[in-house]
Amino acid sequence: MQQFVDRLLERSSLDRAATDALLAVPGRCLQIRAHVDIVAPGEAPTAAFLVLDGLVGRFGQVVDGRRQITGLHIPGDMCNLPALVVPSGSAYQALAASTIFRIANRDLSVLLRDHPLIGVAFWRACAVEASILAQWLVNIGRRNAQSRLAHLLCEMAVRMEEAKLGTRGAFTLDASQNALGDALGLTAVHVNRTLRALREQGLVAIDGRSVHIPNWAGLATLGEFDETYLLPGMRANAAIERPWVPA
Amino acid sequence: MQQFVDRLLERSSLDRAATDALLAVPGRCLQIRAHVDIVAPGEAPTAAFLVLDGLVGRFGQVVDGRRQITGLHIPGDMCNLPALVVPSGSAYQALAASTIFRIANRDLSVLLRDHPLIGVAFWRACAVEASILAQWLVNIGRRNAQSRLAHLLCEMAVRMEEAKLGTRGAFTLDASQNALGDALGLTAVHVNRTLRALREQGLVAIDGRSVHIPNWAGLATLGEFDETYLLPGMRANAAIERPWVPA
DNA sequence: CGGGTCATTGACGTATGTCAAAGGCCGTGG
DNA sequence: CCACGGCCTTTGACATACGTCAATGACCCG
Repeated sequence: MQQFVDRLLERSSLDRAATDALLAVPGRCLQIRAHVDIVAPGEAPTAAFLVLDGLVGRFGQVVDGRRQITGLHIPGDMCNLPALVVPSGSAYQALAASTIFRIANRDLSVLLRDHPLIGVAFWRACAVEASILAQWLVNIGRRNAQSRLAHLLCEMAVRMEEAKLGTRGAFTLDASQNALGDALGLTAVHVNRTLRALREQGLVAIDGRSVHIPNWAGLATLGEFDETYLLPGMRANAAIERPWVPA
Repeated sequence: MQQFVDRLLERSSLDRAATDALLAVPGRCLQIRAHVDIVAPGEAPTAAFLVLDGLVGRFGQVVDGRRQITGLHIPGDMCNLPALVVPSGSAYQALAASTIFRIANRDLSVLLRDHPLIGVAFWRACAVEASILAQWLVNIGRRNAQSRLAHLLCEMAVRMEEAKLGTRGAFTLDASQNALGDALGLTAVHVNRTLRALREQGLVAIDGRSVHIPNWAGLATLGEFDETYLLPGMRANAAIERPWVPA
């Protein structure tokens, strides 16, 4: 839980009571194998969950069974937060063997009632998620396969780095090529070919699940990647940009 | 302003003081012509704005100048709300001649400070927007042109109906085929061909800017449209689903 | 040992993009 | 008031990025 709270504190100010309450929130640890749904499509959401280890994807599906991944969550990310304010939810699946910490919505609700600052922090977390979603939309809607892949790799690189799970030059991404295709609106075989093309240009080297980016500038240029939307190191800018904080 | 408050009340409970404060919030009316940016790409957001008339699009762009529309806002929609909690914002453009009511972020902030219920209502509005975004992502990522168009038309139909600006069988959508292409990740000419195909199947009839849907069931089936994600008539379900409300 | 997921590669098909041209409509300026 | 230019729609011929189908081998977990 500490990891998640630290992440929250990067972007929002919380008083001591709020962080203590968060750290003490009740919940259960669960081990989930790859490919099993954590929240099934259409299921009414009753809990949020924190990713402790592994990789989980938020997804939607179309009638013929194909899936579109609409979000990738790495350790330290809280999933299903929007379900606190909206009755309909998303489906989630573990893309690799993962362990999660499940927190019932009603337990989170009492936190929100007692600590208004937590509400703002959660709202902000949802806004960042939406910002990522919008980027994915322009990525899928308007870029070709190479740029799409490059953009996604850049995004995951800076998110992993910010989560202190690696550096942008070397990190591990626990997703199969099939999963990457589902995230990019591509086929697994086309992901494979595209990956090869990137490798042949010396932009990325993938060995198993570990990603190396020897030429960050090249990859970022190809993917037209501008990390601003991820709000990196927002705390540092706090004196300049002053988002709303309740009195 | 009344229209927006009514919309908010559909989904959230606000006390009398909060609605009065919202109705009295200061702002300026602006007339915007088609194709002019309301918020330019990269511009730091300093205000939210309510659409009073017309149609405005949220968008991102890629280097070669092509655009991807990431949100369509009809009269009664409040734009740029996430910018209240997050420093980076989106770009917005009027897709048709529009009139908007611009509200400075700092004026909105004092509302949030004085009325916690408004914060929850805004958070919820952002969550619905994100939910739409996720749907668009699966739409663009995994469906062909006909299904995409059908889905978008269905979505706008129920949103227009809910805003009391028409019925799902007949409403007016002030977007050019070019704009539709930008929203769907398609070319204007392919939108044209796809529209013709839908017309020949008797699913839609578009005359100028007015859309008729003679076969709703057929169009919804083709677009695999399930309106749950738009939270229609959520107030009616309030007794069953109980999203969080501060004490 | 055996079934499943995963990566890789080839041949081939197709949905969608690109380029080009024409006409209608509308706002704008002369 | 008229003429001009620009935006919008429509259509055709052609190009291509990506999907589909298929087969192989490696690896892992049970």
